[in-house]
Amino acid sequence: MGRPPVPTPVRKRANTKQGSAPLDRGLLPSLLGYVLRRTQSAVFGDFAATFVKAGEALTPGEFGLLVLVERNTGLSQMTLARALGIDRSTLVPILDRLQARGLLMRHRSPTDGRTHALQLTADGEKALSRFTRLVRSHEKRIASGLSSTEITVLIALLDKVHRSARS
Amino acid sequence: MGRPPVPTPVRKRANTKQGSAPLDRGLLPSLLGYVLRRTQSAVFGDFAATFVKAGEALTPGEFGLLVLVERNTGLSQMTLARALGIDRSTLVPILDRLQARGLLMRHRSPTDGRTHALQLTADGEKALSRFTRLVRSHEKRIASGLSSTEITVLIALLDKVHRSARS
DNA sequence: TATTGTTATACTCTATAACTATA
DNA sequence: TATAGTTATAGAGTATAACAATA
Repeated sequence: MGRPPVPTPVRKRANTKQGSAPLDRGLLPSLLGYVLRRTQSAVFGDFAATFVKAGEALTPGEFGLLVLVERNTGLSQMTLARALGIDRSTLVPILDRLQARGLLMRHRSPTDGRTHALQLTADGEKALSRFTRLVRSHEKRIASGLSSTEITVLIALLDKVHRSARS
Repeated sequence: MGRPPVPTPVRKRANTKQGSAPLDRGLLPSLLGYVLRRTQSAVFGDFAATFVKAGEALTPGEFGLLVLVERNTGLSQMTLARALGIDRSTLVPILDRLQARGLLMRHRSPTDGRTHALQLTADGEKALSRFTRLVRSHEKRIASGLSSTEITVLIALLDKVHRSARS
């Protein structure tokens, strides 16, 4: 039920020998897409580590979903799937898991029998404020090398890229 | 063999009705991690669309792998896995697929019987130059809203975040 | 003993297609 | 007919554990 199923244990395989010089990455480090992907991956790792260290289990995607449900109580699964940019069938097992953890509920809409109105449970609300505190400390760490101006610039530039992508 | 198995057909489900106002995303748009993830996702979509439109099939990860093999001919699977930041067991089916497409080869190292020396085939080399042209046009599009100075700044800021992540 | 590659297995994310209930 | 949610299914990415070959 409300038992955190640890998304990725972050345990390591016995440390291998390794060493040697770093590989030649060619043009990769000059490609925006590559740098973006690599950074995203490191940030994901930091997010996971932050939650594991706090004894919580949550992915960035789950956090975003919970925020969306909290801020738009009663929304339908289709609406949520569209907002997340995923197929409605993809959303089903994700909601199943969150519901099994007691964080959110589905209940029939009285106005449209086809839809499920989604909302956080009381436990879900409480959990989300704990999660939000953890996300803030995670954010602080990943942005620790940047001034507040740089953070603003970075977010603005990323948004421009976001809008240009998808020809 | 050398037949591109289209990674994600990018076909769409019959357009649903939708409409309505955009959802409230709360604090999400001010979180670097969220903006990063959303941008990464859009860039991934643009990459996929670029390749599908050209009748090619490749993911950003596969492109990075091929570049690494080309620039470091003869490297072992362990070395490659480390460079990609994935487990050696994860790499096996990825190489199987690329090998089945005739893009790369594994052959026994004469100096260490445990390792496989990796290298691109002649077809792999040719394919990689086609892929590189496509990647450049994709890069041009996603960065089309940015000046060259902004691109440089963006990459530098992302690298700073990359280094700060993983507490 | 340690390392490399492989296999078996398991989870999650992602999708399409088809089904049911509702509109 | 069209839409919402679910289920069945499939493929890719990720991992751990255990095994065989080699060092």
